Amino acid sequence: MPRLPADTLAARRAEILAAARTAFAKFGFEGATVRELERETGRSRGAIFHHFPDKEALFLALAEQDAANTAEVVSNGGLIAAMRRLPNLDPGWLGVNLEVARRLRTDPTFRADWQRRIDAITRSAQQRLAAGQAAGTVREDLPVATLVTFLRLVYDGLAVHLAAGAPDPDLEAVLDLVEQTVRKDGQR
Amino acid sequence: MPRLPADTLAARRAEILAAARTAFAKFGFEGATVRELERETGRSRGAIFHHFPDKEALFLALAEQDAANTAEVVSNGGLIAAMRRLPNLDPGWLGVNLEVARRLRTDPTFRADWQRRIDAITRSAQQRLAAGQAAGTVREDLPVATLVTFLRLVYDGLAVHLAAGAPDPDLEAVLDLVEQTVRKDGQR
Amino acid sequence: MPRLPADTLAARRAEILAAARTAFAKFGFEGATVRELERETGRSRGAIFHHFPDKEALFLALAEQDAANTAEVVSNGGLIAAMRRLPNLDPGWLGVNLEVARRLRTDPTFRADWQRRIDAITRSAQQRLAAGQAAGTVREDLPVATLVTFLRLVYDGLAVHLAAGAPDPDLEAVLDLVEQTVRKDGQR
Amino acid sequence: MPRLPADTLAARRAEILAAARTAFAKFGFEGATVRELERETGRSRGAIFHHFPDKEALFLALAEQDAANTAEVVSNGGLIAAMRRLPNLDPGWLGVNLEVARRLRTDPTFRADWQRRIDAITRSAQQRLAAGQAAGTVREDLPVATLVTFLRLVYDGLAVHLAAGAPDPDLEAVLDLVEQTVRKDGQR
DNA sequence: ACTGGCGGGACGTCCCGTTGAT
DNA sequence: ATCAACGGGACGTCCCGCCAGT
Repeated sequence: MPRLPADTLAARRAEILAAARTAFAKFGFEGATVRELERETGRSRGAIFHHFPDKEALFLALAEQDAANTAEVVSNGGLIAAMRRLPNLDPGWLGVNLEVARRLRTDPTFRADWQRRIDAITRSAQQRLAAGQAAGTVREDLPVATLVTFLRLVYDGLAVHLAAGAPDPDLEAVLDLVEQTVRKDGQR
Repeated sequence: MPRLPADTLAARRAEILAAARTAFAKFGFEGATVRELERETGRSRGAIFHHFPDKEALFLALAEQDAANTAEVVSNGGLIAAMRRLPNLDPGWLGVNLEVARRLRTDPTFRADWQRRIDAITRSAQQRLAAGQAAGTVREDLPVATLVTFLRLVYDGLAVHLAAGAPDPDLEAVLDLVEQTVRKDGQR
Repeated sequence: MPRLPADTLAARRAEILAAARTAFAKFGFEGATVRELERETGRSRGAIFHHFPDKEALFLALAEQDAANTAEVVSNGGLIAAMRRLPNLDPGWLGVNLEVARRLRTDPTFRADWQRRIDAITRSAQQRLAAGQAAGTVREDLPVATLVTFLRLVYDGLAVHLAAGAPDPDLEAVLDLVEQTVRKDGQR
Repeated sequence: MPRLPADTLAARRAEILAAARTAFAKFGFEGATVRELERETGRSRGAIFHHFPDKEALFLALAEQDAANTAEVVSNGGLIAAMRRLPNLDPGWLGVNLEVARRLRTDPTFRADWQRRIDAITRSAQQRLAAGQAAGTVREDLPVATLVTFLRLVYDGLAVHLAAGAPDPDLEAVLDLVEQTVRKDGQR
């Protein structure tokens, strides 16, 4: 095939990404064999690796999509909003998230790159909380850094729970508890 | 063949397990090749597979050790005590536990087996909290189930954070915050 | 499509051939990937395969160029003149000719085709030597066939040496020796 | 299978080497696919790469065998004796020889390693010729270095010819000519 | 005339687990 | 109980050539 219009190409790329997400979520990075990627994308090795230099690049592209999404939600609605969104997400998204965490451990290059994204999200959350303190909605007896760390802990824990497939009936109540914990007027 | 006394045999098994833990922590499940396990254990392929049917069994045996340890700590000191213990553990191994999470999603057999361990820990935590409520140290405006879910979320989130290698200076403050959140007289 | 004038087309073909020669010389036949040929020719996959059915054809076309050149040199100046020319050629390409030797062993079709070219060179050399005998400059105690075989052996040996990159300071002296060996009045 | 006696292992290794020689001779280094090596050796990938770290090592082991053989023949009987031996050799031997020459070009590491062997053979040939000069059987009007270069050229040329499968009826006569060329009393 | 997306098939490597031999 | 020789499969990569499209 010849030079295709840019949007067609982008669509093709997106298709492959979506299918790869499913595969990575189901089997993990190592477990998602190229053969499996072929099956899931419906395209050949040649096609896949025409669009991405290798499996790693495919994975990183997915991780970046996720990070960007999360960053936007956090920036718009804060970390708790991001938590409330988690259960409604494509379970594949969570699985890939899990894979990211796993790879952070063993791949220092990836870790360095990833840290920038985490930092961006953290900063964004801090700004929101500081603004909340100024507006009198967020408790002021603790530094925002501590509150953000707390929220990130809960966020990641929730992501793991959902990724592991645990259906949590208490979820709403727990998120309410978390929210109260950071509010100024959190009642008991 | 020189059937060894049962305790020697158990010791051998334990040696292999310990070495395997190191290897898994360093390289992850898939990254810890059998060759690496040989190097780390100082024993040959045959010896390893004599004591464990396959790599997976080795991994699960380790995961079970962990689950048992955690269960004991939770039973003695509660989930928050378990959290305070986490930073002292090998972060590499904490990361490996993420492999468990993925397996939970995709392997129903494993999930059923593992759920029993989680349930045990959950139940134990619930009992402690209920006792706390009776003793007037734990808030009573929320069901213990909600509190336990909350604590488990934080626990898992903390494990992920530590596994990812993020050194968190706020950690103590955050754990204090978590503790206050479940206490009856949590001050602001 | 804009069918180009025949000479433009031939020039394009020649360009590709020249670039391919460079690539083959640098990396050998198998080492010169089509991607590398693209890079070196500055043309796309499609363009290359538009002019040549496959990589093999490209290679053989180059080999035939060489054979023709050599045939002409031999015809004009004899095998020893051809030897004296060898050091000025691209050693890389000389090495690639070793690929021809292997192909000769294992591909009977190719061998039959190639033999014609060798025969032409051999015949031409024989004629020159016979003429030399008639003129009294070439020794007559041995049949020309033997002398030609001798010279071809040295020629090929020299090609291998140069291809292997051995810079031989003795070269001139050796070629003088070879020349004396076939001359009538070869002095000691 | 367990630890085998050393000689059994050596025999196994030798079997693999012999079969690999055939494959390399027929298809060249790159052309001798691992699948082909499996077929020819009658052993599995696992077995082959248990004895040799990779294809390269297998090839180098063969090349070293050849170099050692040649070195011994040259050391005992000189380069011309080595030439006379060439036509009687396993054609595979020659094919591998050809592959060595091809790889000298593109692999500098291999080249450096190989040069030592060539030097050893060259030195050995020089000593023989010097001794011949002292004994009055080798011509003294040319330095031994030149004579050795000459002989090596012919040797390599002959190897290529035979490897290419050219049946040379003149061979004996040519070798006689070569021998006369280096003898003191070479008659015309 | 030329492009490049793509198929699909090996490639060499390596890995896990079996098994016969100590 | 332990060892290592081995089978055999699958891995990610990459390569060549086709052909639909410009």
